[in-house]
Amino acid sequence: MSLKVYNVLTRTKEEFVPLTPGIVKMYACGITVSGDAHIGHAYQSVVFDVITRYLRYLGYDVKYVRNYTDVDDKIINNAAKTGENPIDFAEKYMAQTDKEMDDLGNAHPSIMARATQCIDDIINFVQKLIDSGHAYVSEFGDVYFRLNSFAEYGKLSHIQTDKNDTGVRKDVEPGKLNDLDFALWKSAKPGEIAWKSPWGMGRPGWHIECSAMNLKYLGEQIDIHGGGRDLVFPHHENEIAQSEALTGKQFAKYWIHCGLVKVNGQKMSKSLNNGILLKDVLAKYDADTIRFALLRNTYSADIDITDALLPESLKHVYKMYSVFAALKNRDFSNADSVKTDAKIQEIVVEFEKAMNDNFNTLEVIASAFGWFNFINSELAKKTTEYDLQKISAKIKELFGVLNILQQNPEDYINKIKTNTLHQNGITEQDIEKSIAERATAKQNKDWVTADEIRAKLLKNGIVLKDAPDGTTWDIDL
RNA sequence: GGCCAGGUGGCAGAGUGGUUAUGCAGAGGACUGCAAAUCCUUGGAUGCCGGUUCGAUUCCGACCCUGGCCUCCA
Repeated sequence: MSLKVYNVLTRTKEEFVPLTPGIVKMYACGITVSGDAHIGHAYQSVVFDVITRYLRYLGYDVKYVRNYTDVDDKIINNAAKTGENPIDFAEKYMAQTDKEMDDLGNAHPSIMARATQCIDDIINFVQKLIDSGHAYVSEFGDVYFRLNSFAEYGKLSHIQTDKNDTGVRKDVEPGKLNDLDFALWKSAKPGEIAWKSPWGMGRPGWHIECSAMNLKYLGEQIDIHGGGRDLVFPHHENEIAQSEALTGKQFAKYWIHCGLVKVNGQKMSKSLNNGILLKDVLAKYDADTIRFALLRNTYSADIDITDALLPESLKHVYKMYSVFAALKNRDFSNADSVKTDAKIQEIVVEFEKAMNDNFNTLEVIASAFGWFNFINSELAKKTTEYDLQKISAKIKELFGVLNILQQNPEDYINKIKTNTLHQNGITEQDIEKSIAERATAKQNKDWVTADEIRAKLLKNGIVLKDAPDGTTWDIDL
């Protein structure tokens, strides 16, 4: 059973074989910090976080590089609006985004690269492309990639340069020899942030930084290059052109792209301005819930963030933690270890089968519903032959790859309960008092009063559970 | 116009050349004073037309429809 990944370059699912046995070099395009991170950034970052974690689970030594684009037109424009220095502006959003990525439960990449920290590498890269005839300096001090110098252009996106409107027109970027050529280096307008280069003061074009950072941190060839699907053209196509023109070698072996985010069925984009900000989601939901929502989807498919998605996810996560918590008070010392181990083995096989199939986290979660159903059905019996504690420990371990369910169950449940009580404006004391009143009513077989009390609590989001040994309460999610 | 994805049960959404997706919702049952939770059981689907095949939702072709990219975007 081996890992298979869908390679966008070949449009097929291929067996994953890294360039160097045991080692994986992966690069995923990060964020242009021109403002708040949105849920699409969260989706992409979680997808590649989980890919990294699973590759490590399989025993690979993974070097994962992500980047921040911390200088570009939009950053300069947005900073100018508030009168901020673009460097400070970018710094502020990088710090904020770092924090949000932590809060989301993403592990830190091996290296967080930044465009402005690689200016020398970028200049070197561009100079080499000029020297080899793949790039040229315009009369205005801009440097462009000579697209027709790279015969394989379009092999990733299947774009046909003679049939598509590719590139920015010459009247928008004067000095270009061909509409298709794209900027490697942009000359600075007066007063604009700029670095010294052989072609005058300026700054890097968007695409070149990723090629330069890859070369700097990972080398000429990498195993996996990823990003959102919207980057396939032109960004990744241009990266291939730059990098392969420079080295003459295949740049990335596997190209992995995650789908895009839709909001209630509509495409989310900067131009439509219907973005859901990550900070707003984090203010309302915990990392487990958000990750569950994002990973209960095929990563390569678009994900629709409907109004129901996160509330539903919270419900599932809360229930799973509740099952874990319910095991604490049970004794499994008489369990059959052979049966228990067989069940654990079955679960591991299901997990790896799903993940090996192109990181199918959706199937992992579908399987997990079965695992929890199994635990519940055993719990419903008077006695069980399975050590459910041991089984749940394995489930928790496997969910570590998704970085979900890793908290102490009681802590998680209490946190959600506290938040919900606070939101609903009711205290634990109120609830206990109502339960006591209802107990009296129940003793007197005054069902009308008992039911009234229960209905009133339900209105406040509290559900009661009568058991032989008394009544308990829970939040009604 | 070019490139690419997809059309599945009430809704969302997978895999699969012949056998269960899964979740939510629904129905019946156990439990309960009645409920809730949980458990057990259960109904219901593969856009349209051809073809390949013993057999197709799954492969091939045509058609209809939806969405994305081709301009900054994860």
